[in-house]
Amino acid sequence: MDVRTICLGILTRGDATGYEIKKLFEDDGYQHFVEASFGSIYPALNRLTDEGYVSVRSEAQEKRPDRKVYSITPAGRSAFIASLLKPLPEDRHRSPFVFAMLFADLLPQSRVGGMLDDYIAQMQGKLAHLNDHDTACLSGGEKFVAGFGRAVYAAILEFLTAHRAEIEEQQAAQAAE
Amino acid sequence: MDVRTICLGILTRGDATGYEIKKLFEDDGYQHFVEASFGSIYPALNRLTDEGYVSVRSEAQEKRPDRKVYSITPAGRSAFIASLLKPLPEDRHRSPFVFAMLFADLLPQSRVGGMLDDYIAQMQGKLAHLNDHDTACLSGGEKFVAGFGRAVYAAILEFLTAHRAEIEEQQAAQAAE
DNA sequence: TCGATCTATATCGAAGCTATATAGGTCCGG
DNA sequence: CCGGACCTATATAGCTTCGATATAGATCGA
Repeated sequence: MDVRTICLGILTRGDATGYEIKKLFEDDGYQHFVEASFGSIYPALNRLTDEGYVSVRSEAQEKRPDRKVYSITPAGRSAFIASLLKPLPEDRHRSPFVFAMLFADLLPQSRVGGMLDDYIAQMQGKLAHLNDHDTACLSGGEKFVAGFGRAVYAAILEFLTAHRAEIEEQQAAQAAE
Repeated sequence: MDVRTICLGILTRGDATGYEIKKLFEDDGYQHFVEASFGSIYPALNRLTDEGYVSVRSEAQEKRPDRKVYSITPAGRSAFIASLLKPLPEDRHRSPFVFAMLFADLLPQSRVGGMLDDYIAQMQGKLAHLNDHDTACLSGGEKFVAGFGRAVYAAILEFLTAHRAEIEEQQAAQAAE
């Protein structure tokens, strides 16, 4: 699931500029579980153009760089669907927080507490953001994905509030040894 | 949280070769939520050696490449702890499955069902793997992380079994339009 | 006994991310 | 009403990381 494929998918829902594609990851239905940086989106769009999977039109703007609006072509749409018919790559969840918890015994107790606080706040923020969005206007797939996200964040919050004491106490005990 | 930091962390728990570090991600307590490839581990260990954060000893083996066993130095231990005291990078969860679900309406119903089946099987496998491991022999941090993993996988499985019908039906309805 | 899988290191090319450059616009607070 | 922060918008250089591949003998099951 490379950045080119992700861009193609987003363009099946409508034309967009590189900038708009990036924003979609942050703001709307595509958030969580997919992401890409400008440094990969712009080259991806150029290459998709060369390959004939998308077309571009430049909209001149006064005193600003031209908006380059990308549209998916029929070939691009076919290629995207074909890529969804192949076996999907596995999920990758990389969590510095979880890794750090493995080393709680090396850290001052206050730092472990701080990490937990920060992470919990982060998860609450993501959950709130998902709930903010109007579920009424979402497509079937988007509703499903939003529900998936809610389930994951809620489970994490529940686990952390139920079990944070264990690691904080354990950690205090180990540090005292 | 780059590969160098991850390697340092693992070496705080004991000496290891590059190969063994990689195995730890697959088999044991470090699994899920962290990972690195050989292509990044070996260069990381070389650079850590140059920087004085780890030391190496070569154990000659008959008719095999030498085992290069890495040990963390006091400087390495300090650097690792310092990196845990700085703000942690955010989690990154990239899920081709979740992305694909956003486009269920473009796919044949059988494919959507197949994706769900595959993903559910994958999550069950990860959950089973976590439960296989003897929780008795784990450190406090490892127990906490294993519990975290179980909570996440269980929530995903629960959500998918409860809601898969929605997206499969919705998808069938849209395809029929 | 033959192929598959495991131990073990290593590198190359491709992919992706971070930080930065550019450049004007908007919006809010002081 | 001015300044700073943030937004739109594209783009690239450099570093990091990944995936695939090379090497090579050991072990183990069919």
